[in-house]
Amino acid sequence: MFLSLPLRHTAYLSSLPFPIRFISFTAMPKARKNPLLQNPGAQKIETGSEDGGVVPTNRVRKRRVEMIAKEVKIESPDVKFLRHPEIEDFAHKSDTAYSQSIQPPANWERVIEGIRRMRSSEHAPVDSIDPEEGVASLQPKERRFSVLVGSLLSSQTKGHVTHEANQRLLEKGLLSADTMDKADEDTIKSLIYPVGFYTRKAKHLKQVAKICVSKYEGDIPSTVDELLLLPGVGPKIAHLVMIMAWNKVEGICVDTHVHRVSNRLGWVSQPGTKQGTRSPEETRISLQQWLPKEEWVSINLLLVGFGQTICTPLRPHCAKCTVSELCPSAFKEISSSKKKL
DNA sequence: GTCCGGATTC
DNA sequence: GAATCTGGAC
Repeated sequence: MFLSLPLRHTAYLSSLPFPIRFISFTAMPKARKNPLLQNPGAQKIETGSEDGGVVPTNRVRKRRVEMIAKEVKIESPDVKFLRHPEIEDFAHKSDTAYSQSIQPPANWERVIEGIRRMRSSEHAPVDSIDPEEGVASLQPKERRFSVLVGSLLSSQTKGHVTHEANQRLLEKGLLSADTMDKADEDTIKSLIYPVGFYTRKAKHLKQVAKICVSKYEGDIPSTVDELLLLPGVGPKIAHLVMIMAWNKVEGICVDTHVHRVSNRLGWVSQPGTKQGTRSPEETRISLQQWLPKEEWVSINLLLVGFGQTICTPLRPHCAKCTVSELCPSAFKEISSSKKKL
């Protein structure tokens, strides 16, 4: 018997006589293989939530799997942890760092308070979009589906463009898994134009709708792990949908703004080093290790708006920033040629 | 790493 | 002309 445990709070147990081979840490990028897909006979077992959403050590993971195995009467399970090569090193260092204790960065509360004040005085593009507009009349199932659709459309796309595309889908009655499943792909494509990557997204929307109809009775998946199995859904979208659609906080929604700003502030690092994180996923793990869970939802909008208006990718407006004295990166990016972080 | 992608900004 | 837009798949 072969057991494995993904990063988050779900363990999968094969009911088949042969071992399941899959990569654990389904919340990590690219590690998307899941026994529920590879082995239709696999059994899914909930193990409860992680402690504060931090990365548990392998020892903790192994104990959980063994406890589950005992409950379902499997003697001496062979517990292995297979990691995606890309995150092997990072995950190992994360485990080590977690077993020590992560100290929050100095003055982080003052920084958040300062950013909050800047955000209330200066309007950001993200503030002018009401994701609930027009969908309030929808049934819960359709409202959740529309959240998923809107999130899928949002990548590399301005907020208002995403919003308008979603409104067009709403007018055509396509914001339900059932109708989206039946809709013509070219129709969807023309309705969502000009959102970024519209050809791929139209294809993904059709595929997602079909999965929602066939496996979730027209609803959307309710766990991070299962959301990650949907085509076009990665970590950023999965965590956003968990918060917006299910009102559950299982992780921080880290997009390009949260990633960039967190690194400039020196809030995140590769475990055991002073180097910044290399991907939004690394940033998510690093942030979750010290940021109190009460802040996990609000930090996204806070840093997105801040990143759109002041802490911009190119030529950040450090002179207008009231927390520049607390920022290790303030005034350090040369406006001419080479970019630093 | 490259591709998807038109609109917008500098 | 280059970079970016609340990324993800290959």
